[in-house]
Amino acid sequence: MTFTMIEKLKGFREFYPEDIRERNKIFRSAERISRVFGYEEISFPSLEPLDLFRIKSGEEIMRQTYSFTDKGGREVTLIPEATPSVSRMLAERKDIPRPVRWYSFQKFWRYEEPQSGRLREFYQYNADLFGSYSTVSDAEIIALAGSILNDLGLKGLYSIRVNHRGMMEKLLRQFGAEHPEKLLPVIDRYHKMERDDIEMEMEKAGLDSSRVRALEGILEKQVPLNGIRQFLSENGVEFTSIDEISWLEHVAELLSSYGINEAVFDASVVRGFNYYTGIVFEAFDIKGDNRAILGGGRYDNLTSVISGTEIPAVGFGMGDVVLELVMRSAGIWREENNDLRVSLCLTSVEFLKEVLPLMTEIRNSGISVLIPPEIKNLSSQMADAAKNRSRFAIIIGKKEIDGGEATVRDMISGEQYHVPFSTLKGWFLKKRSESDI
RNA sequence: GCCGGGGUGGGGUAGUGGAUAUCCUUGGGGACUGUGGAUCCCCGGACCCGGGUUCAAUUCCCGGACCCGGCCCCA
Repeated sequence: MTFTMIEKLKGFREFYPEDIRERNKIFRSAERISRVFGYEEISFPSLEPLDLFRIKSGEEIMRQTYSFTDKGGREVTLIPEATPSVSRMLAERKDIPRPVRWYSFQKFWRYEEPQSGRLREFYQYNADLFGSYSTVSDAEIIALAGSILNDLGLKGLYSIRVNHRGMMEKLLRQFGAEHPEKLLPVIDRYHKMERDDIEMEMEKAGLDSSRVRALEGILEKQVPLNGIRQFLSENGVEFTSIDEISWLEHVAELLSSYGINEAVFDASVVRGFNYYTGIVFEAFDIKGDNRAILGGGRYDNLTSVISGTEIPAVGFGMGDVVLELVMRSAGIWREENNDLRVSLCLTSVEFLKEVLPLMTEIRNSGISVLIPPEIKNLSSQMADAAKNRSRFAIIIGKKEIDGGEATVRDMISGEQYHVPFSTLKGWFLKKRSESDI
C-alpha cells in the first residue's frame, strides 16, 4: 500500500506538548502584566469583511492576505492584524467610558513568503490605550511592553528604540525636505539600503549634501532617550522649534521612573505604515540580527477612518514568532515539563477501585496523577513512570492496602516513604511547597 | 509575486545508475507476577511528489509542493 502524507501548508505550524508549554508562558505573562496595568481582554472574529482592511491599506491588501469570496458571495479576509477590528469594537459601543485599555491575543494570517521570524499563521498580542493624548499614556504603553518582556526573562536583553513621527517630519523639513512624509519610507529602510541610494533619495527630497551627512549621523546612532536634545543639536538640529523633543524627554523621564531602562532614541525607527502620528517604537533583541520583537506607536487619526469617530490611540503588537527566536537565543525557552506529576503503580488491577478516590483527592489539589492504563508487572510500570518524567511513584500492593499506607518512591533520589492514605495529599502538597517542584 | 540554498525511518546519519539501503537513537513487545530510563533478544519505521533520460533512477535532468534564508511588503 502506498501512502502519501498530506503536508501542512507553507508557513503554518503544529504545536506538540513541548511547543505549547513555553508558548503558554508567553500568554500567561502577557495576561498577568496586562491585568495589573488595568488592561482587559477582548476577542474578535478571525474572518472579517475584506473592506475592513481595504479602508486602511488599499488593494495591496489582496496580495498580502488570505482573501476570498465565501459561499454567500461576500469578500472576506482572514484577519492580518488587530487594529481595524478593535477600532470597530470601540466605535460600536460608545457607552464605554474612556480611557479604554484593551488587549487581545489571537491568531493572525498573512499571505507572505515565510522567512526568519515571519510565518503565514502566528499569534499576536495586541494592547491599545484609547482616549488619551498624552506623554503619560505613551509612557504607559511602552512600559507595558517592557514589563512583559522583563516578566518573560528578557530584562537587559532587548532595547526599545523610540522615535516620534511628528518630530522627524519637522526635523526633515528643517533640513530642507519639502515633503518630509515621502522620506519616511526611505528612513524606515535605512539599515537595509545601499548608502548611495539613500543619499540619492535624500538629495532628491531636497537636502543639501551637508544636511545629508548630518541626517546620516542622526540615523546611524542610538542614544539614551534623555540625551536626545544634546544629540540632535550636535548634529545641526535647531531643537528649540521642535516641541516633540520635550514630549520625548517627558516620556523618557516617566519610563525611567517605571524602571524601564531599555528605551533608547533611534531616529531610523519610523514604522512602515503612515498612519502613525506621534511616538513610534520597536523592541529588538540586543544581539541584533532578529526582526523587531514588537512594534507600535500613536495613531490618533486611524480610528476616525475606520469608525467615524476620532479617538486618540496608542498601542503595540507583539508576535510569537520573533519572540520565540529571541527567547531561544537567550536560552530561556524551556521545553521540559516542570509540572509536579506522580504515577500510580499497582501490583493488581483489583486495588484500583480502592485508591481512585484518593487519587481524585490528590488531583483536586492540583497535582497531576497518572493512572496506568494497563496493569502489567510492577517493573514496567516503574519504567513508565520514569519515562513520563513523574517525580514520584505511588506503589500500591497488598501490603499497602492491608496496612493503609502508600509506598511513595522519589524517582530522583530513589528514597521511599511510607505515607498513610489519610495524609498522602498533604504529603505531596508539602513536598511541592518545600522545593520548586 | 521574485531570488538563492536544502531533502535518505520520528531525530541524527552512511551509501549507491542495478542486489535485502548502513549505523546510532527514538518507538513497540518480551526476558521480568513487588521496584526504574540499564542490559539482552525480537519487532516496526525512510530515499518528498510528479514527469523525463535510461534496459534499469533513491542516485542524473526538469517541474511542483514543503523546509531554510533573502527581496517585495511589513499591519
